[in-house]
Amino acid sequence: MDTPILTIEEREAINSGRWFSSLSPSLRHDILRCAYVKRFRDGELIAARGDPPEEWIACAKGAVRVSSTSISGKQVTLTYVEPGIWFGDVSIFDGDRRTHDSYAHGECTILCVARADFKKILAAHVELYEAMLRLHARRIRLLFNLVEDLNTLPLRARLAKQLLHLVRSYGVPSLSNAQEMRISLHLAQEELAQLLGASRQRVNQELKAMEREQTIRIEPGGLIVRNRDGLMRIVEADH
Amino acid sequence: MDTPILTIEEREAINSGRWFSSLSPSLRHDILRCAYVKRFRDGELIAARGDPPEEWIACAKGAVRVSSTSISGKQVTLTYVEPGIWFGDVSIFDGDRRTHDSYAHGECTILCVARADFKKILAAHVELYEAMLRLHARRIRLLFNLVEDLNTLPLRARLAKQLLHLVRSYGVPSLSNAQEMRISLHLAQEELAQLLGASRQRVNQELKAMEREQTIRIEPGGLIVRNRDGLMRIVEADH
DNA sequence: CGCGCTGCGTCGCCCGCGCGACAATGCAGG
DNA sequence: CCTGCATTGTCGCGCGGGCGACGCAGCGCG
Repeated sequence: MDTPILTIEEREAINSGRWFSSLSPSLRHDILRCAYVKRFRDGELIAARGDPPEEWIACAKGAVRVSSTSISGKQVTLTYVEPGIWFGDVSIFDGDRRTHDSYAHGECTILCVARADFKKILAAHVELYEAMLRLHARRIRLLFNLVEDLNTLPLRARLAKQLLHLVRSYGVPSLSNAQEMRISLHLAQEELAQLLGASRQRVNQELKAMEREQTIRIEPGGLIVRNRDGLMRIVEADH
Repeated sequence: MDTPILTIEEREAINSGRWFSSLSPSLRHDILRCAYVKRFRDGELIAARGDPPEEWIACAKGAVRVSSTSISGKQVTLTYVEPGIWFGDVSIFDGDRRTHDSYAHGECTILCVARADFKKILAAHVELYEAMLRLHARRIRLLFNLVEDLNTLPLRARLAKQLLHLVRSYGVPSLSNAQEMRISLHLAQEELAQLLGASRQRVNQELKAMEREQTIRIEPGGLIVRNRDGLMRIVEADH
């Protein structure tokens, strides 16, 4: 499972992450010097809720599904971590247990920094404190938005918003039409439903409605967004 | 509105905050040296969503309602900040606009540190970096829980959970019976509903049900929790 | 003292959404 | 090629919860 080397694309993904690339070269160097690679196959468990925190993690290839199972057994997905994004730091800082399960979604490569090494780097670079605080600030803002959306928006609007997020993170130009964007992260409708905290049937129904309205297309191998403005209008219109 | 001096109780509230009291004396001293006091009457706006971030704030007396108004005009309350708790730091760190409106709930005293002063203190005390990261970690955990609850729990269970929180933060022993706890923060049912993202009528209905089941008592001047275990059982039972 | 205002208690209606069920499609492996 | 097993597409039922409506306290104020 462990191999020491990143492929060119994986290295590229890490280096072009918006947050990571904002760090100074020497800091980036120190982080990468301590980091080691792990590879996972589709569906493998990367870390479980309740585990003691051992490492700080970045996704280098594929996607990491961050989710949890409620007492009732219902699976809820918080997010899919895209290449270039770091996570798992919350429990490093407060020393408490992991908050979520994380699973490899498809072939997946991650970069890890051991807790102790991370602390050492932190001690050597005040810059990293600032950067971690910015990272946390961003995450808190996203969570604030999520809470507000869950409290106010109907499923249709939340779905539209989620599709816009997915296009931003995973969008590639569609083969058939350059105006259109394909979401390269392939999510089964069941998985999309868990990401929205909704039922599969309901999500299917809304997707079909959007397809009829020419806003998206449902293709094997990925959703195609035909009309981003259409999605944005749904978000606004639905109050 | 500004007066330089805290009352004894206000000073006490600040110093006994769990987070603040974990800081070193010299750091606490430096923070308090830069801090100034503001007092507000019930309902006054302390800061608005979208404002540029000017200060870091602690509640010293009363409570601060942190809420936002969705596009549809619906008010949603994120939390009530109790004495001893600091907030407003997210926008200080990323330099972006405020995420929420905050209002004085009842007579309210707050302590403020100007953004620039805060940055200076930060530069002088690495300890504060660590402490802010712990603070953020805690907040992110709370938000994770909130998101999960919104996705999985019915109103009844969320209400029970919220009441348990309120008892922890604002509980005082009931006059009539030492076993019982009164929630000293007086919330109108409408306000409680906004805190839960639910309708006033629905909240009333569940409160009445809990009263019939001998779990709580509804009194003018505050809810009384008769049976904490009863509330906990509701949270679990409702899957 | 009566008036209005604000917050509580309750009904009834309707809609959004979860959920079971089942057909249809598609894809992998014997 | 035929046979599973997984995913998608659709119904229909039932319920949780939003929302308007209205009566009923308490309470400050003219």
